[in-house]
Amino acid sequence: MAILGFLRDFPLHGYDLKNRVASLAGHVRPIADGTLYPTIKKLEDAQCLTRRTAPGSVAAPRHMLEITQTGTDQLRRWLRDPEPGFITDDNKWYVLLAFLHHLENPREQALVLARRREFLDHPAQLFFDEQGAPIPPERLESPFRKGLMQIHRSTNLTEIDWLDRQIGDLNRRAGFAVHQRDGA
Amino acid sequence: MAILGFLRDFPLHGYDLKNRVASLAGHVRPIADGTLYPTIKKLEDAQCLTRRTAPGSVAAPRHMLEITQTGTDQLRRWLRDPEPGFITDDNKWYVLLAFLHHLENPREQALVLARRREFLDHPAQLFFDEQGAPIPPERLESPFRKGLMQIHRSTNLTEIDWLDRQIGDLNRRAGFAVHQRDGA
DNA sequence: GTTCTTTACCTCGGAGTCGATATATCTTGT
DNA sequence: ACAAGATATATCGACTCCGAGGTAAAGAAC
Repeated sequence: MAILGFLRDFPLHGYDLKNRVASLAGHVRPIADGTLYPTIKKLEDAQCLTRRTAPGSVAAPRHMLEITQTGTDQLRRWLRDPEPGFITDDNKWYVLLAFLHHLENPREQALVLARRREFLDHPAQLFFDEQGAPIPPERLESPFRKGLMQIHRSTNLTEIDWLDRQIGDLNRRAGFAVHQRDGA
Repeated sequence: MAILGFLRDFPLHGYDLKNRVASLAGHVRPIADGTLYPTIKKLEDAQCLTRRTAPGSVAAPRHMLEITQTGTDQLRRWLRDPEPGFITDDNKWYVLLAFLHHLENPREQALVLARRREFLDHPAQLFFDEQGAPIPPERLESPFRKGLMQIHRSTNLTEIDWLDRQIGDLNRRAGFAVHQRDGA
């Protein structure tokens, strides 16, 4: 998703792509050559991107990669109907968010944000005692577990706040677009 | 790490372990049977845990798992000197934090928190233009990317705040312990 | 009485990722 | 002239993890 997402902005070669993906998801976990290049080939075989050899501006020749219509469609499908992990796994969610603007319909964007919003509403119960009963933060003996739950709660509220504002904006824009189309 | 960490609290059987790991890391990504049971076997082979068959309280018989001294040592090694990913990947970091109290020396605990603190100090530069120059949040056209960076910044500050307080506490405790040992 | 669901454990194949390794090009320093 | 280092692409074996499937036991539903 990150490869197609970046290429949708403008054409890039593999090495550049590697650095950009590493900066985005990768300040978390850099992407390995052995992952990147086979994935590019896979996307090429699936006609999601085309390759043009160009002289390297600094050194060895580059393969400039460009996204195709097929690739754009694939990207939009991934964004419009993301797998569960992209909603629940923070790392994956942030990658999705970085490319959500490529899904051009505000209503569709709002729907994706709403899925995340709904997930964040379930406050995660992280720790249980021997009997399987949940332990509230104030009963936790470990200060690290206490902090973990505090941070988790605080960051969730921050994101929920942003999500609500954003969903509101998008729905207003979608509603306005409908009014215009209706001639209202 | 999560398996040994939970067993260090009290003995558990596989199924229970599965649910606890799923609640902790897994509200993010539940753990599959095909991952859990081979891993338990691997830890058993490495003498990190022992197994006792007990009648199931509800249905099929359980294998009660108990951590050994070898397992405790292994857990502490992982906690004391975590691989880079455990510092930089939020998911992994939260798992580590959930078991850091098993590392009993406050000075060692503080050192681990300091590694995370240092990582959070580098503000991640996420997006770049065609020329490779970093794009500041206010220049981003996508509201999602803007929000992404805002949330990222805000949650980092929350965690840094907690880390600083915690590291201070731990160092005071470590210092106090030294004074006591010195008879001061 | 038979099926369904939940609990509980286990294995195998496939997909994905990494780390090591190899190759080639161009610039810079010595 | 030569080596070193950054740029740039690619492959291969090893490892991890998941998902699908299978086994089994107990209680609940019909």
